Amino acid sequence: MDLLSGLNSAQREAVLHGEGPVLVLAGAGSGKTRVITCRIVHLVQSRTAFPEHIYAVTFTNKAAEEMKARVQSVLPGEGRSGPWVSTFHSLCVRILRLHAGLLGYTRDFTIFDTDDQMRLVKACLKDLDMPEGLFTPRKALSMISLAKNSGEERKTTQAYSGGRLEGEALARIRNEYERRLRLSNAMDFDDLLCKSLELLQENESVRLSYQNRVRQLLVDEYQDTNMLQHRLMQLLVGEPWNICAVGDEDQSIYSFRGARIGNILSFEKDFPGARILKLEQNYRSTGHILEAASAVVSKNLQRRGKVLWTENKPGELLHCFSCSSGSEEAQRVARKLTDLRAQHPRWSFAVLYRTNFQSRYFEEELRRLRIPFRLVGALSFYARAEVKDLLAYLRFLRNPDDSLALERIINTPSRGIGEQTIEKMKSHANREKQSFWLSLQAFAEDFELGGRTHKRLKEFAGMMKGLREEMESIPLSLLIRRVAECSGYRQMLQEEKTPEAQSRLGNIEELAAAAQEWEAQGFSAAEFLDRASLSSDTDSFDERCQVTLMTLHAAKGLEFDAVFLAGMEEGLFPHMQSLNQTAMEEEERRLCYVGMTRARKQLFLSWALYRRTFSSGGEGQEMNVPSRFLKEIPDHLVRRDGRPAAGFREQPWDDGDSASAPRRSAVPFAGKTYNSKASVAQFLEGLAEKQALHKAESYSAHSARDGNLAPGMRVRHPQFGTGRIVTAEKQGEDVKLTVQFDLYGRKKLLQSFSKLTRV
DNA sequence: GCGTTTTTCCTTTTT
DNA sequence: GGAAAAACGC
Repeated sequence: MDLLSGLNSAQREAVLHGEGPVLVLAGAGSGKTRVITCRIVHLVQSRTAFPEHIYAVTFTNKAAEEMKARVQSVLPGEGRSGPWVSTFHSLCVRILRLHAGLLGYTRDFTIFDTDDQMRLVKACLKDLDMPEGLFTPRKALSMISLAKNSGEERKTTQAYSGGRLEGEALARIRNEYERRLRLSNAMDFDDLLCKSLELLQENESVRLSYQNRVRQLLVDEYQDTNMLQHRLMQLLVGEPWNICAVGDEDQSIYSFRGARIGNILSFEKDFPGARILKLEQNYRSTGHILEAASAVVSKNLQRRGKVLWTENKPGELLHCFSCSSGSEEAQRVARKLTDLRAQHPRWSFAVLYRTNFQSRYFEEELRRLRIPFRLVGALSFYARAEVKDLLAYLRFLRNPDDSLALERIINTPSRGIGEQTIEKMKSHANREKQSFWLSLQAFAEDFELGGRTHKRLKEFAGMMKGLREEMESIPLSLLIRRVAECSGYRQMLQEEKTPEAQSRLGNIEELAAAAQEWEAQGFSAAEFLDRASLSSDTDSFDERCQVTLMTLHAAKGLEFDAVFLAGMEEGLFPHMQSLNQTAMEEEERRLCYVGMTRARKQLFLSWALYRRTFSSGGEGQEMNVPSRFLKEIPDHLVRRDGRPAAGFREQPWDDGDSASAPRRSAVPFAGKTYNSKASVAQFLEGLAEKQALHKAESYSAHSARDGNLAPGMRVRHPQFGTGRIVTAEKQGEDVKLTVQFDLYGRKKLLQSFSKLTRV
C-alpha cells in the first residue's frame, strides 16, 4: 500500500494499530503529524471507521488546519462530512452551542477572551471590597483559572495553599466572577472545557450520543493536556477506548496553564490495556544537535525515557558564544545571519528566546541591517483596538446580556455618556441582578436624569435596537460596515487625519472583507465570531519569511535549518521564577530541549554577561552566569568562543543625562565603533522617520491623484519603507493595493490613504 | 466629560 | 523605556 511505504516499522505499527487505546511516544522530529494523518487515512481506506466517526483534536488552530489540509489532499471529496479535525476549544464550542440550553445558557453565549476576563475580575475585586492588595487581578485570575483547569469544584478552591484567609477570599472572588459570567451569558476559555465536561458527565443521553459518534479519537500533543481535557477525552470516546494519543513527555511545556505531564506518564492507568509505542528515529536534525539535546533532557527524572537516534550526518558542531550585552548579542546574531543567508539563500532561520521582551534588540538590529524578518507574538489582527471594538458591537448585538461588550462600546466612539452615568447604571444593574443592557433601557425610558444624558442614552439604545432588527436580514460583512457607519466609528476615524487612523479604517474594511470571504465559503456569522474569539497570534505564522523571531513556546512544532537560542543565562533561562522548584526546573529544561530540536542543520547558543532587565534596571547590576543547560551539553559537541571585552559594562537606563554624554561608553566591536546607548540611535532614527513622513505627506498628494500606480512598480511608504506592488484592484472610487514591503511583509493599502511614492 | 500630564507597573510561557 | 492606568485641570 502506497500509504505505508514511506514509514518505518514503529510508525507503521502506530498507523495500523487496531482496537483499543494506544499511546505513541513521539520524539522530536520523529514524524508524529505524519503518523496521525496516515492513521486517519488508513482508518477510512480500510473501512475501519466512517469518516464522520473519526475525530482528531489538536491544540492550535494552525496544527488543525495543517492536518485538515493533509487529510483532504489524500481523501478528496470527503469535504464537509469528512473526519472532524479541530482544536479542543472549537470542539467544545461546537458541543456547547448545540446543548447550551441544558446548561442554562442560550446558544448565542459569548466567549470572553483574556482581556474580558481581566476586566471582569477587576470589577469583582472592586465590588467585593477586598482588602487592598490581597490579590492583584492578575494573580486572582490565574488562581481561578488554575483551579478550574485542574477540575476543582468551587467549594474546594478554599484549599488554596496560601492560607485560610486567602483561600476564602479567593472562593468569594471566584463565586462572584462566575455569577457575572453567567449573568452575561458568557463563558471564558476555561469554561469551554469545564462546561463541556459537565454536560457529558451529567447528561447520559448526550454522552451516549457522542460516544456513539466518536468511534475513533486521535489526540495530538497529549503531553499538554490538562485534567479537564484528559477527562473530556475519556468521556467522548467511551469504551472500548479507541483513542490514539500522540505526544512527547519531553516537550511538555505548558504546566503553568494546567497541563499535567502525568496524563502521559500514567496513560495506562486511565486507559487500561493501552499499548505503548515509541518513535525514536529522528529525521530532522544532525547527529550532533540530536546528541546535545538528548544529553540535556536526560537530566530530567520525570520522563519515560526515549533514546533518539538518526541516520543523518553528524553535521557541524554547535556554536556557543558569549557577549558583553544584550545589544551585542543581537549584533552578533544579526551578523551571523547575514553570512548564513549569503551562504544558504534557501535556508530558514529562527531566533528563539525565553521572554518576549528580549525580541526588541533583535528587531532593531535586523531592521538596521535590512534583514527581513517576521515577529511572532506581536499584536495579532484580532487584538487591534478597532477590530476588538467592532467585534464588541457584534458580540453585543448577538448577545445583549454581554455587559462587558456593552461597556466597551457604549462610549466608543465618544457620545457623551460618561463615567458617572455608566457607574449609576452599573450599580443599578447590580442591585436589580439584571444585565447592564436592561438597566440602560430602564434609564433611557423613564429615569430622572439630566435631559442631555437622557437623550443620548435614548439615541444609543435606539441605534442598537435598529441594528438588531437589521442584522437578521443582512450578511455579516454588511452588518460590520453598517455598525461602523451607524455607531459613528467610521466618522471618528475619518475626522482624525492621521496615518494610524487610516490604517485603522483599513483594518475595519479588512474585517468586513474577511467576514465576506468566510460567508462565501458557506460558514455562518456565528462561526466567524467564534473563530475570531479563538484565534491567536501564532496561528498566522507566515512561512514565507526567511527569518523568524519568537519565544521558545511559540516555536514548538516548527523547524528551521538554523536556530539561534539567545539569552542562555541563569535567571533568564532557566527563568528566575522556576529556580527553586525541581518540577519547574525540569520544565525549563524541556523548553530548552524543544528549542534545540527545532534546528535541522545548525544550532547557535548565546548568552550575555550583562543584560538590562527590569529588576536590575537601577544601580549595581550583577554579572550573569551562563545557563546550566549550556554546561549540560557535552564538550565534544560544541565550539565555545567569543570572550567579551573585559571590563565593559552596559549602562543602566535611567542614570540621568544620557543625551548629554552619549559617546561615553562606546565600545569597539568587530572593527567598528558602536554606541552602547541604543536610545540615542533610536532617538535619531525616530527623528529621521518623522522628517521622512513629513516629506512624503507633501508629495503624496500628487502621486495618489495621478493614479498611475500599477503592479510591479517599486514604491516607498513613510512607515513601511520600500516595496513592490503586487496587485491593484478598483474598489469604488479608490484603488486597493497589495504591496510586498521589503522589511514589513505584505500589506493591503488604499491608494488614496497610503502615502506611497514611486521609487 | 474630555484631553493632558503623571504615575505605575512591567518581564514567563497562552488556548 | 514604554504602555496603560490614574490623577489632574479645564
